[in-house]
Amino acid sequence: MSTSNQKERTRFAPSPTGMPHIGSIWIALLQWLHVKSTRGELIVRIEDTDRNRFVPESEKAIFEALNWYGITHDEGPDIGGAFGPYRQSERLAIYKPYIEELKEKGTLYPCFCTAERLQEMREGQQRDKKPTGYDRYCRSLPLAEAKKKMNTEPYVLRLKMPTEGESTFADKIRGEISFSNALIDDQVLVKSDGWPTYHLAVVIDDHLMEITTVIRGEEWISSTPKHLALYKAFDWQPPVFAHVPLILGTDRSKLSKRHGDLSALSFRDRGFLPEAMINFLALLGWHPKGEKEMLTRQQISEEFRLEDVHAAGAIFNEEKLRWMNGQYIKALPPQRFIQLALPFVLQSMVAKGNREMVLPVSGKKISNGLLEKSLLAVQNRLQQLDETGAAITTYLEPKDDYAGELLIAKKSTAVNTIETLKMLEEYMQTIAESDYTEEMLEKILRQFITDKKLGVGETLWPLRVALSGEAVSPSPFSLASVVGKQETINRITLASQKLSSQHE
RNA sequence: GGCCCCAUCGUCUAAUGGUUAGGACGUCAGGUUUUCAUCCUGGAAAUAGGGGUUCGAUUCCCCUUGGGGCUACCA
Repeated sequence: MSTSNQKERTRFAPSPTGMPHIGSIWIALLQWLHVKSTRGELIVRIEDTDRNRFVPESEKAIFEALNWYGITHDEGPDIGGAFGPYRQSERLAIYKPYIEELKEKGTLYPCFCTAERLQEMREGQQRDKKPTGYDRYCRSLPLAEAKKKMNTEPYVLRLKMPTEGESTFADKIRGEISFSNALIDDQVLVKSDGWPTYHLAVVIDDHLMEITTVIRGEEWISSTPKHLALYKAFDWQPPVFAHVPLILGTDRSKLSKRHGDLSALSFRDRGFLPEAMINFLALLGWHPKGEKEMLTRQQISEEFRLEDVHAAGAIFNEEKLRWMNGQYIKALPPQRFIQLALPFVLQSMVAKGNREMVLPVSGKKISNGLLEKSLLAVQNRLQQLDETGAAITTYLEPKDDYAGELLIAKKSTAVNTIETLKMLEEYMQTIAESDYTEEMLEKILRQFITDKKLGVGETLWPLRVALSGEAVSPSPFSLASVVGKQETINRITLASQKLSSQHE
């Protein structure tokens, strides 16, 4: 298969029927990558011919999602272009003459069958285990009779599919695919309200917008012969088709509501980074040459080839995405991390009813310094940004309602622990304020332990519990460096008193 | 039911006639760490089954099985 260096035009054609889905974004990404690799153009076209399913806010959400994921386009309803309008609902006047052309060519025929008759027909076909599809009842109606009825009865316009031969096309991803024409339905192309269906609009638009490659989900494979019949009827050159697989849920079925919230924007709201999303999504159904998987969007687009995309559907596995997101969070420059994480912290506080940004127990206002230090301390512990709020609580306001016994390290005693805490309390006083960094504290305290011939665990465990109040927490060095000298000493004093009062 | 697509570790995938079938996530076991997380090392883990073609099949062909999609005046 030849890889052309010719500029490609492809389109992202979502229907505004709800919140954009991660599966749609995946396809948009493939389209974007393909266009980038050929220095071509990506067109966004809104496919809104079905007025019944139209959801007004969804178009806005589509662009919001594309923007967040950094999938840029060259033409669309938001930015215009030479081939507009880019909403099918605004193109009715454009479709009209083409519908007339097809009528004249005899490619269309009116059908007066009622919904009831069609339903009965289908049930009968199912019952007799015959192929389902329109039985072409109206196709053989005499022309005169049809014309007369068109004035008095509602009707649709159907495609007069050839009843013999094969429809074959070379799919860019799957190779040759062919269908027996006789089995293909006489698709409705114009609804009784005069609007074209998707099948007609898509062919006219792709032709008029000079689309060179149609990249779409594999659910469209079986309607491709209908589209091909239309290209032939118009005597137009069809585009190249590339049917990409569906992204699957954990049960291997098409992604849907029951697989959880997989709307494109929900990943933003849960604290995934767009760069991690793009990296992860690109690895679904495509693979770089080497073994390196952590790749920038730039690196991916340089290596990407449409024909290398898999034919098999991939399961969307969030575990790996979370891991990858964690890697990207870790790699963030500190100030950038703070900037990104802060909104999530505020959000989680507000969610808990804490609008004043104060510490819940003491009621003290959280200082910016403490907040920033805490954030940086947890940066490499996170897989999603929305975990930040929970992760920093130990730093912001350690628990003091813990049981004194928790301070006692394994194989140690209350008496020893009290003694250790007292030594620590005294020693921490001597450490300069400027040495209260994680690295320095670790160095200094380890030296202290060695010098005093103390046990590492017997010293660090009670220190850590004193600073966190919890059995599981970040290291004492991290904790002490964030809360600072005075608070560290206070916590040790409190711990020592707590244990002493219980063991007098 | 009919038509079409698909098939390598649990998951994402590499290897397109000759490899001890490789990597990543996850998992398990060690190590680092007082704990958790991180990090490091190691292990277990796959060519769905059956026929061909071939000196030789993960790789090419056929059948079976399994999974998926479509089967609307939705896209």
